Amino acid sequence: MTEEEKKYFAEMEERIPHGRVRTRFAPSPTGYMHVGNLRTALYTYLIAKRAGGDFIFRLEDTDQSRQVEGATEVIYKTLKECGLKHDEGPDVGGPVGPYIQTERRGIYKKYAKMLVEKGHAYYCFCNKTEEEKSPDADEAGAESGADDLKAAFAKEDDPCRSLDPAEALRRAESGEPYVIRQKIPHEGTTTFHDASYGDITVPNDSLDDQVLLKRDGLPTYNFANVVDDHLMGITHVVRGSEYLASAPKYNLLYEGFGWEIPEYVHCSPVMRDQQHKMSKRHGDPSYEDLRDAGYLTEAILNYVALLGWSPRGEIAEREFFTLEELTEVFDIAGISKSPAIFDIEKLKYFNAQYIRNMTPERFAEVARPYIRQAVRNEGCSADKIAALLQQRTEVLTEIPPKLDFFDELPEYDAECYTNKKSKTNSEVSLNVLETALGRLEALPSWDADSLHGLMTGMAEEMGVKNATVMWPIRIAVSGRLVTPGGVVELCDILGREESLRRIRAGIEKLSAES
RNA sequence: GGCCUUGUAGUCAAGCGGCUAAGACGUCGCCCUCUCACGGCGAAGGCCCGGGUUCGAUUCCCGGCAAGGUCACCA
Repeated sequence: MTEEEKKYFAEMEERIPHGRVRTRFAPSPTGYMHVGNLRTALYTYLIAKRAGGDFIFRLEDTDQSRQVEGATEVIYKTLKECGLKHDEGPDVGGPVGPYIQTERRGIYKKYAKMLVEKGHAYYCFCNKTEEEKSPDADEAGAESGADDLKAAFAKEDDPCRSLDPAEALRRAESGEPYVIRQKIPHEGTTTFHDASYGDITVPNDSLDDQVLLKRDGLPTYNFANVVDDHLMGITHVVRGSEYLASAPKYNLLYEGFGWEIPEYVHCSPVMRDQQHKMSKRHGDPSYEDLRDAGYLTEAILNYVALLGWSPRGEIAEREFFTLEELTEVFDIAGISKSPAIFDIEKLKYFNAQYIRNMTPERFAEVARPYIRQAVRNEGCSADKIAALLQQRTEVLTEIPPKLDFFDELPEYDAECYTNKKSKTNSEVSLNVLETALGRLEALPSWDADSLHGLMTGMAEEMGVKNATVMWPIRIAVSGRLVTPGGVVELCDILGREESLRRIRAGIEKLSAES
């Protein structure tokens, strides 16, 4: 190692913050923030914030072939909307930047070489790109398949592993293409610790000499992770359980470098069903999809938090938490080891709860665009409609279909006037509508209270239950069996003129009937 | 196939050697009620299987079984 290199490494070490919890969310820019990603980001954020630490954003873009246009924007937008504010990252800077891996290219190469010098990695000149593709099990037959598989995974020693180091170095420096591989011991076992899975031990001979530095000079995911996490002072590595299998190799890397091993926190996957993870491929919703489908950010976050984590102790039964509250109660011990199936029905429940707990003003605000999608007539008060809707809405997008009778009276069947529970039929309904029409025309003030008084008074006079009066009028005024809100509200919103017009139409329909 | 992990009702889940095995969603029933919804009350439904250890196992151990992950110059 040259003096210059020593100085470089020392400087890198000096930048590392110590003495505080630091976590990082490190997505690759594939342009899709699925629910599992969001949950990982949330937990990562919470672990840092619970401890008063730093939440760092790092972009893992070392795969030049998988860049997706606009992908990082989607991620930034999601994090921002959810309130998962990062303390350091490509956009806000920080003490251990750059925070984009392709901008750290030179760093990895230096560290990879350091590892070679330390004897934990080696240059490999094999041209294996083609043969080394992962074997496809699906093309193998049932019988011979097992043998093929066995052969495909058979472990052979890489000839370059035993090359003379000086010779290998000379070849590499002469410009011959190479990759750098990790030198895994053949003997023994490696144990690593995970905060939720505990200690996991694997035999070293089940580990392969993975590539650390690719032919193009960029690091592989696994290597970049270790180097960056160390150089950025990450104390808790939170990630999906699909990386569990590579954790032993990480430990060997940390040990090879002589670095302190961070706390691992692996999270089980969010599933679509018993055997499939949520995925873009299968059309499972991303955070944005859910938003567009009418779910509130707070509800999504709350639900997702509980998918794989649950509060313990006195708050074990509690299930409603704001982000703020989560940062106070979140603990790693509550993270579940088994996969959780995403249940849209339960999300719906959370969404409904959040909607009901909004102030009427706030709900009117978020509901207005959806209301106006269906109700163009400005004469119908969006606020009044919102008031009817708040207790009847689980998801925002279900609002417009409920309102389709406001602008125009739909076609409906005279059968609708017959309802057993309300004790109505065509005859009774016609009588009610005719009586009501006259009285409503004479009603001095057209408001909910007056309307209610008029109708209940009518029922009393006629010696029938309220429903007998209200059912027919509601049908006449809406043309629908099911409406959000009762007649009184509907008439109030529709206004005198329109309500009376519709009642007259109802009378006409029933008269034609008999 | 090797290695690793997981396994409490349809779903999310408490539980951490002794309980009638919490709670929530969903489902069903009843009440409230001008329809629907909200709200209230109630019901059905579970420890993957087989051995151990123990006075006693959902809980500890072993073995099955099932599911998932991983074995890329992708992340």
